[in-house]
Amino acid sequence: MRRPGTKRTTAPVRRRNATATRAAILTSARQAFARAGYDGVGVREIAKGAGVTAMLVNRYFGSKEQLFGEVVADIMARPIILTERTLNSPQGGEEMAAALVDLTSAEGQALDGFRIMLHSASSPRAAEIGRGQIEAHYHKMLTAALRGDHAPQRAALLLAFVAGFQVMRQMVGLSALAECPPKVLVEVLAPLFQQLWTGESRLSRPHQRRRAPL
Amino acid sequence: MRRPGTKRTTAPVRRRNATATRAAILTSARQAFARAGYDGVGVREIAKGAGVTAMLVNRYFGSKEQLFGEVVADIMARPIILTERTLNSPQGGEEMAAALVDLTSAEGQALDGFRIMLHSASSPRAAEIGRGQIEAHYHKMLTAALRGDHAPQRAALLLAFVAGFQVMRQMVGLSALAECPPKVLVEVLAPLFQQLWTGESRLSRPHQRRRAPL
DNA sequence: GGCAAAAGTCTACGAGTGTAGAATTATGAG
DNA sequence: CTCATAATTCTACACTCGTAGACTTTTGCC
Repeated sequence: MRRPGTKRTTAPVRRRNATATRAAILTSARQAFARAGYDGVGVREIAKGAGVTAMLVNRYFGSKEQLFGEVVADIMARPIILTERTLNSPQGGEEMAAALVDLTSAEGQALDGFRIMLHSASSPRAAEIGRGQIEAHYHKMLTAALRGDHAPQRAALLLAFVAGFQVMRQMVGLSALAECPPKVLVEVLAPLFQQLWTGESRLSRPHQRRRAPL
Repeated sequence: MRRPGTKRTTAPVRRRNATATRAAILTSARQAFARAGYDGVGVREIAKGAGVTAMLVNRYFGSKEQLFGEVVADIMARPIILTERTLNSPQGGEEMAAALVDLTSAEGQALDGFRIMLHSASSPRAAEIGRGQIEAHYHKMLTAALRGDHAPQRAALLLAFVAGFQVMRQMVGLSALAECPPKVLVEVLAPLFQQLWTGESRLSRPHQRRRAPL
């Protein structure tokens, strides 16, 4: 079925290559999980996307669950919104908001990490894997970067807002968010994120906030 | 197997009653969908929760999808967080925050509506049903209640934050949110919600915000 | 008490799932 | 060219899913 044609150029079909095949499966799995979640996609479909048969998936990754774990770990390993620069910036909140709006405007796979998580939250096992990764990467980094009271809670709320925004804009597709010019969204979101970032809330009535003795 | 015993007192097992059985199935389905999402639960499981067999579910509701539609419509018909009082209050944002924290602290079925939506977002069909209900009920009401610029966007963001908070606290189970005293969460959340509610952002640098003429 | 109709259950089917083990094919070294 | 071996596929199994049709049990009415 596959005729030789050109002999040494980059082959149109992948020649037998374990690492390349593994990578292809991983990519296909990431896209598939992002689209339909852990339960919504079958191993055969993932394999088809990588140009192999279903059994090879299990041969390389052991099981569907382990494959999912590798996909999540792989995608969360490289920070997207939380870059080194943002984490050390005093305006980190505003930068987060801008990046979030930007990344949810395009159709790229940039935020696949959260999307996979959200789409797979129905599977208890997948949710557990996701929580571990989120706490280990995003939440830990964010908490360390924040100053002031309740840093862990504020970090978690920042992540929650990222998730909620993505849910409503990309998954549910609320028209007020999906069909809104990015500029407006940033304008509204930035002060909120920045407020969580700095921990200052000069708005409502004064609380009895006891500052840490330090 | 069931001996008569007392003859006319309220029977321990439900006697044959179509409306009661229908209601029982609906309740069981709501709980099941909230726990595991549309794909995560089977008709047999829902039926078991109602004390009937799987076939009766389809007999009453036609199909699993129609059952899901009825559950979502039923649960979104009655407002939970967005009560009449909150919608007309100047401190609506703070009240929303308090109600949200309160409702995600208990294990009640109060916020099942959103939970079902979030857990079922992986099924395209279920997500579509959910979007329609959210836009028709929550978003419409909220937008009408808000004053100031970008009311639809702010309403959508309020909903997004509710969803994100619930995702991270109940589904992912981020420990910083799940194991945090409610008082602290309200303290941090209230100013944010209130800021979205009023549309004023006194924090960051002054924008060129043009107010509506009026 | 008898009986039609409602209420509910039993059995089964076809499709889809994840995955284990055997069989097959291409690859690279001698 | 030869051939061991890694890379890949084929076949099959046990399971769950949603649901259709036939069957059995209870209920209210005369």
